[in-house]
Amino acid sequence: MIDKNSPLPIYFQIEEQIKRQIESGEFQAHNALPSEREYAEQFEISRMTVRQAINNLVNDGYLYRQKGRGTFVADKKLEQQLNGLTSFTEDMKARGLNPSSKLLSFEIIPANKKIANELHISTYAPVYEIKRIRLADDVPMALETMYMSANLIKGLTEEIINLSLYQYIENYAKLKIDYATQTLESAIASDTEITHLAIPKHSPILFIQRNTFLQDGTPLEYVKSAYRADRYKFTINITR
Amino acid sequence: MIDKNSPLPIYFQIEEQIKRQIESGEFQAHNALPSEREYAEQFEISRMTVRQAINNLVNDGYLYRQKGRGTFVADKKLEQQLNGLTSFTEDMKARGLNPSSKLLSFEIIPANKKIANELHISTYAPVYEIKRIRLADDVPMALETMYMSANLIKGLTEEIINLSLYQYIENYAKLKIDYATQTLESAIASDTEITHLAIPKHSPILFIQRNTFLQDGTPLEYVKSAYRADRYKFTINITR
DNA sequence: TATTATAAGTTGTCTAGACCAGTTATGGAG
DNA sequence: CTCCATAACTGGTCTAGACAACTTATAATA
Repeated sequence: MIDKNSPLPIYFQIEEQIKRQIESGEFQAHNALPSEREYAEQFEISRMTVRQAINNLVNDGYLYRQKGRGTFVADKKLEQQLNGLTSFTEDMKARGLNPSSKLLSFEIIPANKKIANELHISTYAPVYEIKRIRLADDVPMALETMYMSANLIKGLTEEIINLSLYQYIENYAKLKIDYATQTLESAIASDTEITHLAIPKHSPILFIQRNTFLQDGTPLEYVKSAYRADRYKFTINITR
Repeated sequence: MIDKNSPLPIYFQIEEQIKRQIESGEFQAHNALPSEREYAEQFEISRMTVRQAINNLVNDGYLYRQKGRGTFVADKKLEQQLNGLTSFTEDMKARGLNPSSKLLSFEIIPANKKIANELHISTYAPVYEIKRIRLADDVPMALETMYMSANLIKGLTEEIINLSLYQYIENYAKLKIDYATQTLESAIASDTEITHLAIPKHSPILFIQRNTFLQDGTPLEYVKSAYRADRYKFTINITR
C-alpha cells in the first residue's frame, strides 16, 4: 500500500489511499477509520506521519475527528443554492431536509456602533437581537444572530419569529423587502460556534453577513450566520 | 511570551502571538518571520510544536512558506464583489487594480460529455476552448478555462478575446445575455494551478463555475475559474 | 572581475517515543 | 440483574533529535 522508497512523501501516499477509499465507497460517511496507532503499526511508520496525513484530510473536509472516539468519514458537501433572497427554511426544503430553529435568545438591546452603522440608526437606539441555531433534520447547520431596528418593526414576539418573520414584515408591517447584500468569508470556529454547532475544535466556518434593505433603501435587518463549512457549497443565480 | 504551565496548548499561544503581531502591524505583509528553529530556541520548545502553530496560520491564510527561504506574512484578503454579471475586468478595475490576461491556448475541440451537457449541445460538437491566466497589476489571480459552442458564436478570434468578448457577442453576434449561475467551491491547487498562479503547494483555491445563458435559455458559455483563495472574499448583491 | 564550488541557512519529512484527556467496553460488587 | 470503578481504547500535545531538498551568502578559483 505504502512505498517508503517513493519520492512521494509517505503522508501524501496515505492521503491518496484514504481519499480513494472514500471515493470508491469502501469508506462510507460517518464510518470510523482505523485508529492512528493502527495505521502506524500497519505501515511501520511513526504515528506523527499518520497524523500529518489525517490532518490534511481533516483540513480538506474529507474527515473529522472526535477526541477519545476516533476519526470518521465526513459527509459529502451539500450544494447550497443562493437563489435570490432564499431563506434558510426554503433552502433546506429544496434539499429535501426538514428545517427547524432553536431560539437561543430574543431581547431588545441598545445598538452598538457596528449595529447602528449597519442599520443606519443612532447608537443606543433599541434593536432586536435574535440568536438562533438553524437545524436541518435536527442537525445543527448554522448559528445565526439577527439585528433589526425595534423602531421599524414593532411588536415582534417569539411566536412571530417561530412562524414566519418575513411574512409578518411584508403583510402586517407593510414593508417591502427589496434587495440584500451577502458577504461570504471563511474562518475558524469560535468556542461558541463549536458548542452550538457540535463540531470539533478548529473547524472551518463559513461566515455569511446579510444586509437586507427595503424598497426605499432603509436597512431592514443585519444578520450574521456561521455555517458549518463542511456542509456547504454555494450556488448563486444571477439575473440581470 | 509563552506560558508552559497554561492549560492553553503552546502551539495555540504562538498562533495568537503571531496573529497579534500581524494585526498590530509589527509584522508587515511579505516580511519574513523568525525561522522555526529560532522560535524553538527562544521558547525552549520542540521545532515540531512551532511547526504546528505555523501550519495552522498557513492554513488560515495568515502566513505562507517557501522551502529554503522562510515563512512570510501573507497579504490581507481582498474583498471580491460579485455584482451581478461582473466580469473579471470590471471587478479588478473597481478595486483600483489593472486587469490583464495572458492567453494560454485558444482552439476548437470536440465537446466531451461534461461540456456537451453544460452547453446543451451534442457530444463531439465543436466548441471553443479558451484558457487564460487572469492578472491584476501583473499578479496572477486566476486560471480560467472557457467553453463556448462554435456553432453559436462564429468567427471568434484571438483578437476579439483580447478586446471585449461580451461586447462582440451582444453587438455583433446579436445575442442577449440574460442570466448566469455561479457555483463556489474551495479546493487544493493542482499542479497546473500551482505553476500558472505561482503559488505554493497545497494552496487553497476557490473554484468558480459560471454558466451563462441567453434570453431564450440557450447556454452561452461554461467557464471554470481557479482563483487564489488567499486573495479573495466574496460579496454578493441580490436584487429581486 | 566573474564564475563556481561550498557552507550555512531555510522549510519538508520522519522517527520513536511520552504523557494528557476524553470515551467506551469490561468486569466485579451489590 | 443494575451500577460503578477501572482498564483499554481513542485523539491531542509535545519532545529531541535526524536527514533531505532547496536557497542564498560566502569564499575559493579561473
